[in-house]
Amino acid sequence: MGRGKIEIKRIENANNRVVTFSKRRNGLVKKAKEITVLCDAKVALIVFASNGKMTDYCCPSMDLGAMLDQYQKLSGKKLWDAKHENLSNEIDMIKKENDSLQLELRHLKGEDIQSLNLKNLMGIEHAIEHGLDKMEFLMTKRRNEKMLVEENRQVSFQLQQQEMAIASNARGMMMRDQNGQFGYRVQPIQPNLQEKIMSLVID
Amino acid sequence: MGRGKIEIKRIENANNRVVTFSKRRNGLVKKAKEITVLCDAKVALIVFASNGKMTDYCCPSMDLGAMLDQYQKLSGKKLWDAKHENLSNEIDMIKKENDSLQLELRHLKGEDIQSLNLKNLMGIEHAIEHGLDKMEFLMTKRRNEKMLVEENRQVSFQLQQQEMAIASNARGMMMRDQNGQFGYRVQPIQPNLQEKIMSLVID
DNA sequence: AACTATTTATAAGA
DNA sequence: TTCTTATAAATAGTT
Repeated sequence: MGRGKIEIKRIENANNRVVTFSKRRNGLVKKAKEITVLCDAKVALIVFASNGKMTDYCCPSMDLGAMLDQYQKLSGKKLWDAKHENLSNEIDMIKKENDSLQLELRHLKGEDIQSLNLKNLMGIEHAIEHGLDKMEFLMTKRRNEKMLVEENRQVSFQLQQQEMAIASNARGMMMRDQNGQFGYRVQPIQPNLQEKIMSLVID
Repeated sequence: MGRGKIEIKRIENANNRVVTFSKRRNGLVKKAKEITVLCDAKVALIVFASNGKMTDYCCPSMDLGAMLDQYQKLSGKKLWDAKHENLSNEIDMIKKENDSLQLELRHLKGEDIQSLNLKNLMGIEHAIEHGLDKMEFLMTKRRNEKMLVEENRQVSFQLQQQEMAIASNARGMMMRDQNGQFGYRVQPIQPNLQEKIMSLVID
């Protein structure tokens, strides 16, 4: 229907193809609407252009979901049962993984270990001991860090006290050594603690 | 397009309506096929007559399921009902549980523990130590059971030896005590082992 | 995006 | 339903 008759085969000229698509798609949707109104029909139409753009029409009297339910009932074809099955399978797989994690967890907690052989038991025992080591290492490290903070606080306090003492008792008579430092020195409470912590920080 | 122009509104004459439906439905499907071929388009079409009969067309290059997947992606509308969503939700939940199990597992193995506070660390440490106790208890028990079997074997062997000795050295002169038992007694190698094991068996 | 010559779809009739 | 046919509608090629 046009200036010339055309064969129904792919339009090779890309521009013509796009233009024709646009015209015919509009025609198709118009026809779908018309038959809906004229004949009490229910129509669902989905069109994808070759560039991926989508157009759809669904009669106002029924939504697409309901149309597709009906389609499945009447055609016997399954549209999403397969998907449901896939999801169910995925659930089964994850549940299995879950179970094995739970079992491993129970084993590490010393539960359900009756059925394990010596090799497994020793493997788990090794994992547990390794974990214990790491935990105690971390806790020691934290304790030491805390002590360092506390010591710094005390040292700062002492320093402040001494400076105040100097300021009040020897006003105008401050003594400095050759390096320009105050002559008083503060003794750390645990002299080697910082070195110990430094070695712990290398984790 | 016909002998006379018509208004686009419901055809009141039932017979005309049915006839028109049939003609226009054929036309619609034909147009759908044509645009598919001419323009590389993907088309899905479902038509229900008012009497319930269904006609459908789907382009050969994509099945209806795939079309609808694409439709959902592009439109954002969900076609699959609650069932599907429930399954998805279940998957999410199990995955979350899975993650937390994995984390707990790593914690028990002393991994990813930097972020834990002292209370958590001590809780985990307690769980680990408890597990370790149980494992060592079990392994001790097994060792002792093995020893018991070994001792039984040895005792049986000694018994057999002694019986042979009696049979050959004192043939015809077997002595029995008042209870009808042989006068010889066998000493267990570790007299208290069985009691120790009995207490272990109460798990 | 409009125009228009032609083809195609189809309404009414048989 | 199907065929026929006059006419309306869609659209291919063009501007």
